[in-house]
Amino acid sequence: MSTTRLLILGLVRWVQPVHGYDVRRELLSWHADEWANVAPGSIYHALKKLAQEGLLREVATEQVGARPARTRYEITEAGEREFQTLLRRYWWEYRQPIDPFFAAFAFLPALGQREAVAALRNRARNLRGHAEFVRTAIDRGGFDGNEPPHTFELFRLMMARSETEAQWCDEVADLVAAGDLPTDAVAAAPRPQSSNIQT
Amino acid sequence: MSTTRLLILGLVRWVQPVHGYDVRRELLSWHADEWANVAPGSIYHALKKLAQEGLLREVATEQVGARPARTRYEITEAGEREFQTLLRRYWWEYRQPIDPFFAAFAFLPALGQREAVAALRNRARNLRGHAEFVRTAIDRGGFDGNEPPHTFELFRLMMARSETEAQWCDEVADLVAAGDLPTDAVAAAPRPQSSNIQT
DNA sequence: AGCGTAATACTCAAATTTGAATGCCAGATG
DNA sequence: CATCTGGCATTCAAATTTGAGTATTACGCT
Repeated sequence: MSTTRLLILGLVRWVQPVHGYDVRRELLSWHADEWANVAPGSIYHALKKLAQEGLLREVATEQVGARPARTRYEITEAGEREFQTLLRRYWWEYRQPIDPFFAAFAFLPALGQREAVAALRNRARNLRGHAEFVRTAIDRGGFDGNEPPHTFELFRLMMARSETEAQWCDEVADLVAAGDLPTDAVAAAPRPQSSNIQT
Repeated sequence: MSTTRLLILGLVRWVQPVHGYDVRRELLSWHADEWANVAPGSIYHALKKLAQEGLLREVATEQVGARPARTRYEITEAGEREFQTLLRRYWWEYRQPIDPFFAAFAFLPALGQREAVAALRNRARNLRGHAEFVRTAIDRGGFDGNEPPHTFELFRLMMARSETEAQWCDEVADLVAAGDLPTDAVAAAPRPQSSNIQT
């Protein structure tokens, strides 16, 4: 299930009463656009949906000049309960994130050996660059300094992941360079019958 | 953008002519349900959409008894070009995957210290368990043996990630246990003004 | 032969997500 | 003081995703 519900519910709870734009501002300041669905539409949709379900309450709608009116929300009793439930679900259940690179890698054989090696090395560079960027940002006390300390741990996790993955990329690049993995497939091979779907 | 397009296009290209159910079968055999959107509806939708865009072509519709007719698809010239484009995009562009746990962790302060530590340790266990499961499955030559070798590298990546993340969980659990990270927040603190949104 | 379970194959309404588009206001620039 | 840029605040149609639902056949078991 979607992460957006938890994010919006939790954020409203945290900074209430808030309106959509502020929610988005806050989420972007968390760099949440890199790891969650925070397109404007998603936020406004979630806000309305949650209100409609009685988990949020419209508190006020202000208007400045002729700009679109802002609707501020706050969390309700029911919302608080739902938040606790969702929070626990995501803390206790493990689900692998959806990673677009997996899909790409599955089609390694469709790529040329040269390009595969180059792309993997490039990816390793990107990943290390990303890690380095996060590291220096942390070290130099970037991030305006208002962030609660657990935010840094989140960044540390990103760094650790990036480094692990970078190393994997280099190892696989070596394998591909050595010709140990299939590349340059021209035509499709006949595939064996795959196994069944279990309900 | 969605990974499903690439996955379906590539799979049809690989095993054509195929029908939806087979595509799903194959994807599940790759355990793709763990890292991509492969609900039945997604697959049939993508198939129809791609056909409508002229990237796939309906090749035949067979019928066995009174069961729903199967429509087999194959890739077109245009589809092949699109596949190459998408493949390259995903190989060369780095995008962080969307991870539901990040959202959960962002609300660490809303959790009790006790529970946070327990959940983190539990997550570490889960992650190590997952890694171990994959490892033994590989070692014992699980996975029916028809998988191309690069599939194993994908599993190795999953393992490496799981281990990295498990270690992080333990470290953070220690920090939380030591009281170095905020937990048990009761009320919301007033937040400072966050920065602006750049277009 | 009859029964239950599982596999086959897809549909559809509902929910979610995207991101371009809209339009206003404030401050800087020339 | 006219214009341009960029921040504010949301809407909306279109695209995607979900997953339960439908209905048929194959297979093993008693």
